[in-house]
Formats: sequence, structure tokens, C-alpha cells
Amino acid sequence: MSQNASIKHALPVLRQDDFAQWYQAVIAEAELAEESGVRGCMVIKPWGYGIWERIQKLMDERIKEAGVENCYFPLFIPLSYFAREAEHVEGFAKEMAVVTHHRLISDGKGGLVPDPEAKLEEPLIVRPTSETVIGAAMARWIQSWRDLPLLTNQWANVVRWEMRTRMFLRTSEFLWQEGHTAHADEADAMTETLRALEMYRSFAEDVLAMPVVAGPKPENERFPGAVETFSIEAMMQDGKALQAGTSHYLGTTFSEAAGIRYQDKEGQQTLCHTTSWGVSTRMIGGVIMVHGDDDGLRTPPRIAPQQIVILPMLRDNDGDAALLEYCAALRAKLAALSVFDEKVRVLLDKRPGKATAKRWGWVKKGVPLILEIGGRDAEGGQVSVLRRDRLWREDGKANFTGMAQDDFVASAAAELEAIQSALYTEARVRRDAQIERGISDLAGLAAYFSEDKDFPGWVELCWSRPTGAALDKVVEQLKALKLTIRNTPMDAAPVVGVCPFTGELAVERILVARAY
RNA sequence: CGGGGAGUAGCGCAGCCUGGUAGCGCAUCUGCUUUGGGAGCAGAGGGUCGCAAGUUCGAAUCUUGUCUCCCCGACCA
Repeated sequence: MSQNASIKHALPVLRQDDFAQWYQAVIAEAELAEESGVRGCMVIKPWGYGIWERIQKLMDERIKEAGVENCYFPLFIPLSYFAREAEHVEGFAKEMAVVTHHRLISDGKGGLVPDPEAKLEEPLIVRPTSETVIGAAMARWIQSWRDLPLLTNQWANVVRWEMRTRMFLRTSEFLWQEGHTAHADEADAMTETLRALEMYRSFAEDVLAMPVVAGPKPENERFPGAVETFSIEAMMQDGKALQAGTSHYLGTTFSEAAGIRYQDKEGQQTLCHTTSWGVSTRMIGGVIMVHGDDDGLRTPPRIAPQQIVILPMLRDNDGDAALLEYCAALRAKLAALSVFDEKVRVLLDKRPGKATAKRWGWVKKGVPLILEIGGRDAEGGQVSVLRRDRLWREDGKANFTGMAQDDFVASAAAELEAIQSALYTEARVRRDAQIERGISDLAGLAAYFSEDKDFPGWVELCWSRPTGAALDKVVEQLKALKLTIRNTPMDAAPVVGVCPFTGELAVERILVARAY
């Protein structure tokens, strides 16, 4: 986040001055989303929804490649479904939206109130997640070992009545996909749980250019009803962790609650082992905080709704027609190219207005490549190229490069690949530099996070994996430092030494961090 | 849900203390001049001051309630 005083940045707030305000400025200035007037709910605007559609498309392909089929289940879930699983209902009870009536009547004062005559026999819950309703369906669909594994997914909205909301990161309503699968035994279910986790890890890194650490969560961070919860954790530019996706092995918890059984080859009635896994619009919040800069979002090419925007420098004179013709021909050439196994997405922005003014709108949205084309470019067969990830020159001017149109067309696909790669590398280098592995006691941990450092990163340390009351004590100690255990990295270095919390021999490595 | 702050034109704000039918900047529109890089000048349009009650001859301004947003905390697959 080095600064050049001569640069006039596009955002009103810089990252280093106020990260929370900067985050909201990106969302507003890049026109990703806006407030709706309904508590905790946002309107997702075209550029933000376009990014979500890209995520949906590429994730959906991966889900289907794994043999998982899409379904759709009801938004409303009978209250009694939740009551079947004590831990699950307890986990969500405090944040459930409840429908109690099905009709309104006039209150006699010009307003409307729920009709007392139209009270529902049984309240309906607006789904916070769908294990219960999908479990009920699985119980109907599964009879025989031949019906397994049952692999389903749905793209849907869910509602969780959160106390404190933040755009994309924690909204009352959010969009996600939730995979739900049922298997004959634990081994098969665990394989699926880990397959989904690896799908998320590679998606985050390859598609979102967002490096993540995958691994199991400690027992206090498990999904209500899960036997084991795995997550991918990403580091934001302020050093905080963001849980960007989760995959749960649910054991027979929901099978017992919903009666998901099959007759095995020996003729025995056997409980299924189930899994669930999901990623949400929260991923967009992660992309913002990993790739955003003081000029707005830098959208990774693979999820950019437009990868190249052409800005003709219209002059409201006779030369405009020829200029537009040149730009349209250029657009056609670029649109015929492929990158990342898809057609290049290129927009010719013909809206009235000065190109220089429109440019900053696209810079803030993070379009990977911006082309500004003037009359002289058109006459000379040239283009003027701005790479979003290398926006500024040393002198504080926008870093345009002039080149022959043919050369640009020939290199455009490779350039988009290079931007995708550069964003990943930048994030990876930054994250790796901010994981501290040299701390082995509580005092060191406290010192690391109390240092007068604006954005401390993560600490990876060895511990003895306490459980129950011993774990609760550790959680309390960490809470005093505003820290949480993120997960146990799966590719961690060998374990050494003793646990800083219990003094016992360490058995695994954990990541400790401040988190969103 | 607790503590703090805020809602006035599309956006950002002043006015409120000391009630008298609303103002600035940016943006928008019009005109002129500029323009190979986030233009200048002049003029114009746009607001039941979040919503609802109350006090008052009169409320953006005072009182109460309520909704929404931001920050801190608690909570959070």
C-alpha cells in the first residue's frame, strides 16, 4: 500500500486510513451493491450481480463435473423440522425469520396488520440453511444401497437474522449454493466432504485469484449438528481472516433426525452418512478485500463481467463515425478470441460523455483492460491500453501503453491470463509474508497482536488440540486478544514443541487470527 | 441486543443550540469556449428536511416514538 503523493486516487478513502470505510467506498464507487432500506439486506447492482453470475457459472460447472445434480427446495421450512435436531435448532434459533400469518387486514387507520384469523397452524421458518428440508426429501428418495450416493445441490437465497451486518460479508439475506449429499458409510461421506473442500480451494485460488488455507475447524467452530467442519480461510489486506467456504461431514446426525435409511446388501436398514457444503456472496466481499486498491476493485479476469472495455474518445463531430467504426471492428476481433476456455468478454462503451470521465468508472469497477481509442489511434491502427493492475506511472499519471491494434489483439488473451496470475501472486506473496510461525507462547501471541502494527496477519502455532472445557478456556484466552482459531492447515509443517495453552505436547498446527 | 454517531436534492454536507414556508459543493441539463487525457465560464432544473405523533399562530429546528445506516462490543455455518 505504498503511496505516491502526486497520484489522485479514485476513491475518497484510502485503505491505510480506514479499512472499513474503504471497503464500503469500493462497494459504492464500483456500483456493486447498495442499501435497500430493509435491515441487513442489500440491492446487488449489475456489476456486483454480474460477478456473482460468473462465480455461479464456474462453480456450477465444477459441481456438475462431480456428478452432483441441481434441485430446488422450498424457501419455507416447517418449524417442527428444526425441532428434530436439538443442536441444529439451538445453533440457528436466535437468527431465524418466522412466518406466522398468511393474510393482512386493514387496521382501520389506513394501515395493514396480520389478520388474527389467518394465523398459521404451524409457523414457517424462512430457511437459514436446508439440511432439515432436504433431509426429509432424502428420507423419501433413498430406499436401497442402489440409491447411494445421492448428490444434490441447490442455488438459493437464505436468511439469517444477524445482529450486525456488513455488505456481502454478513447480510441478513444472502445468495449461495448448498450441496447436500447422502452416502452409505463414513468413508464415502468423508471423501465427498473433502472433495467439496478441494473444489472450493482450487476455485478460490484459480478463479478468484484468492489464496486460501484449507483445513478442519476446531470443535467449537463446527456447524450445528456437524461431526467435522472444514473451511477455506483467506487473508484480507488488513490481515483479518475470512471464512470463504465450508464443507461439513454430518455423520448420521440428520439421518437420525429425518430417518434417512437404506437397505444394505445384507438386507439391513442402515443410517446414511450425509454432508453439506456451501459458498456464498460473501466470496465477493473476499475478492474486494483481497484485490481492491485505492482506486476501487481490481476484478480478476475470470470473474469480470467485462474483461476489456473500449472507450472511444468521441468529439461530437464528423470524425466520430469513423472512430466508432474502428472501435466496432476492434470489438469484433477481441470478442472472437478465447481465454480461460471461454469467449473474451468485451464491451464497446458508446455512451455519450467524455472518455476520460467514463474511464474512472471502469477503473473503479476493476475492468482488467481498458482501451481508450482516439481519432489518431483509429487513423494509425493503434490502441492505447490501460492495465487495471498496473494503473499508475511513477509520475502519477495513468499508465497507458500505445501499441499497434494487431499486436494488442494477438496478445490480449495472454494479457488477461497474466493479470489473473499477477493478482494471485500479489495476494499470495502478501499473505505468506504475514503468517507468523515463530511464536510459541501466549506472551508472544499477545505481543504480536498488540504491536502497534496497523494490520497484523495470522499466527500459525502448535497446540495440543484440547477439547471440552479445556478448549473453552483456550477460546476465552484468545477472545481476550480478539482472536479466533481459524482452522488446522492441511499442508502444515511438522509439529514441534509444547502447546502454549495447555503445556502438553503439541499434536497439530492451527491458524490464529482476527476474523470477519 | 448494549454503548456511541448519523439520516436535509442523485452523492457529500451546512442550517438545528437561540422555531418564521431551505442553502453550498459535486453530479445533471442548456449555451459558449476548450480538450491526446479525471476541462473552464455562464445560466437552469431538482428537496412534503427518514417516517409518525405531539407542543406551537407557525417545526428541518423543540418533545416522544419508530425505521434505516455507520463505529465499538456481544452474537455469528
